[in-house]
Amino acid sequence: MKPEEELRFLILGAQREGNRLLTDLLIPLGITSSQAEVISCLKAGGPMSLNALGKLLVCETGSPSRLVGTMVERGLVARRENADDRRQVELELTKEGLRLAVEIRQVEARLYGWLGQRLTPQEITTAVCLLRALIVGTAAGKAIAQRNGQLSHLPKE
Amino acid sequence: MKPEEELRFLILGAQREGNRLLTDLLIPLGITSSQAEVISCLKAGGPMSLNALGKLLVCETGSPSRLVGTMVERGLVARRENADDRRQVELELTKEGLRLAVEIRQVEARLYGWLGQRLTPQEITTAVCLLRALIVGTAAGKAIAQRNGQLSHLPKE
DNA sequence: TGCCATAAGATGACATGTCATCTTATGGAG
DNA sequence: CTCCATAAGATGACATGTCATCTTATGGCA
Repeated sequence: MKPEEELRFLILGAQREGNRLLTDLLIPLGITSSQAEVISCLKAGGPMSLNALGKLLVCETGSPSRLVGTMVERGLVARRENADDRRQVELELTKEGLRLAVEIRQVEARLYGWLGQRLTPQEITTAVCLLRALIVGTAAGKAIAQRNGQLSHLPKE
Repeated sequence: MKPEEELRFLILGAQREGNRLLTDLLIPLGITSSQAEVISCLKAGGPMSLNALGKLLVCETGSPSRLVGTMVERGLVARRENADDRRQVELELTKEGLRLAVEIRQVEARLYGWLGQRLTPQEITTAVCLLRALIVGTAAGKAIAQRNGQLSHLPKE
């Protein structure tokens, strides 16, 4: 198998295995991994429009209408009209959503522990550099870069 | 952002971006990336049961019944009873499936070219080693290992 | 002021990953 | 030989990624 081919499948496999693990860890919370990502984004970035959320999610292309829709149904997110621009909706975590945000942090810590058992800190750094080079300039790359900088100079859109 | 967290999102992002690219490249062929993977597996490993195919696909957990089902509907794969064990179905590429297998090879070459533009051969090797360490022992890891060895000592199940 | 290109979302359609459940076939224990 | 645990698939249910399309709201331009 060509190295490029193996890398392609390893990336697919790593994503799948990681997601399965995360899914399992989230079962007690009753949410999916995608829902957890939405909650984390809203927790970190505060209320924002669906459009802005979509740019933070590594999933997107197309707005996450339906994903957010099921979360509104379940009382995790509140959807409210933006008075300044009635095309937009403002999304905000409910109390239940905020509560889950705390538990999600703990689940993520366990996921990172799993990662840390398999790779040394040095190896993780190396892998980060390589994968950054791989997706630099793409939508996913921008989403991650934006989330990286988010702590310092809060959401821009 | 913690390095582990960034790595997690980079893996997700790399998978998504790569899949989007592959999806685009496959549009002229009228198939999805999952369908292309099935065709590649059947081309490389010859006729096999649904169960065996599932172990080669990096996607699995649960047999790819439905995925293969749509491919049978479209005349890409033939499904036929196994006389020795009537629980099993034997899957085989149709002529159309075989024709597509050739085109898929070319599409994959373009995908690997994309990869090669972003990472040097040395970097690809490094990334392969790191990701291998990450998923060793998992179902996905085994699927990839089996596909790697497939060329030398053909399918075992 | 009125019209239109464009943006933000919602929604329907399709394929698939994942899980639970159901059917049928096998193969071994008794 | 009979019964049952187990294996292989099929299928229904649910959530989501992705695309196309539709509605509504904005904002700029004639």
